[in-house]
Amino acid sequence: MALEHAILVSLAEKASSGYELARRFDKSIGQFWTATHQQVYKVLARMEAAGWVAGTVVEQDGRPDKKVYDLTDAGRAELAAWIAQPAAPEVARSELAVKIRGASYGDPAAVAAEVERHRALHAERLDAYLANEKHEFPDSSRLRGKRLHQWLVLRGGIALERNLIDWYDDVLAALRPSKKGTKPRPDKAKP
Amino acid sequence: MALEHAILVSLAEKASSGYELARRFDKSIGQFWTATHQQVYKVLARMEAAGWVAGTVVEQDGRPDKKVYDLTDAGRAELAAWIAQPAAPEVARSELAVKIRGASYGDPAAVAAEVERHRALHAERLDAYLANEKHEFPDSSRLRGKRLHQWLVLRGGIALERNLIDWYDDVLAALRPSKKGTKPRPDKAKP
DNA sequence: GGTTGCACTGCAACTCATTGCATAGGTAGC
DNA sequence: GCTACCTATGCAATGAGTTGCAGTGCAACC
Repeated sequence: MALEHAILVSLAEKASSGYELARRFDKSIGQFWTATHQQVYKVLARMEAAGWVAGTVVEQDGRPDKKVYDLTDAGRAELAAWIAQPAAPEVARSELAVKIRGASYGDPAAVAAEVERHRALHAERLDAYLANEKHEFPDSSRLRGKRLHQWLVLRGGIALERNLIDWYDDVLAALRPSKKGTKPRPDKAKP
Repeated sequence: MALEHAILVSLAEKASSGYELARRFDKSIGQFWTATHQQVYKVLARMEAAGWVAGTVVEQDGRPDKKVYDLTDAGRAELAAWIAQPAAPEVARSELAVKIRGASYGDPAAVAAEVERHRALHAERLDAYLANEKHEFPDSSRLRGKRLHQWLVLRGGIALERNLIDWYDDVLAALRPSKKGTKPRPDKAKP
């Protein structure tokens, strides 16, 4: 019920083509909302029909034409109205968590390996977020308005990844057949 | 792609009716996978057709009959096979985060109020989890097998809620027009 | 000259999930 | 007797999202 609105936010920040939006959803906004390009195109068409956005075909040099969408006044009004409405509670969905819970009905070692794989994945994502923060928000204490809000969400993503990684470490420590005297978990030194 | 398998795990722990499963999904498993009763009934029917589960009608005293499902050997095999497969990466989806990011295009004060509401909601959920842990896993250091895995997932839920609450607090501190000298996280004394 | 890969748009078919409604018996309060 | 709520199951319609395919055009590599 909210891809429309995620797109509205993204377009409010910068007018873009469907393709650019889809790429953007792999990064910034994508932390807390994802979409494939097919989904984006479909929704954009619906939004244009509803008059929330207006598309203009832009010819490019050495590349296919693109259709750049921008917010209309109706779109801006819709966005403001949506923001004022109560938000749906978070819905966590973790296939891996279900597998951990059911590990005894399968191969616990395989589950552990899978946890490790996900840990690496999220460590990578965390690094990307941190690099992004350093690059985009070097002086975070002075942020205000739009930029502050963007940074806050990025901070949320960073916290989320860190939390996940810590949990994975706990799970691994518990799942691995630990010998006696083994430390529960080495230190997690991350600035 | 995995409600089937979440149900398999749940049934492996305890044979249940659709209704009981749906209720269970509000609690334990529901931390990382949710489903409405309609969804559960539909999927159960499909699973029975596939031979993964077998249902038996049980007459009850003073209550409607219920149909209790249990795993078949095929279901157990399917579950083990699924657990061995790589899990899809987590997909975070937070409407509230999108609203925070777009706060400047609407009413930031309304967004702050919404964040506060969600904070209370998650604080409540955290309390429920902690109570559940105390009650169900009083001696967590000795857990093994099934029980250990259940506990690990519960710990994940607890960590997730805590992390979320902390983030909400940060967001509130930043969103509220804080006067100089105000402590980062004051208690709520704002209309 | 052929392949690979990226930028760009989109349709079609499908699955997954939600919302709303229907039914039916039991318990409990007023 | 009426109302309201709980257990219990399910259908129908709709919406949200994924997967697979299809096509154009340009650039670079070998």
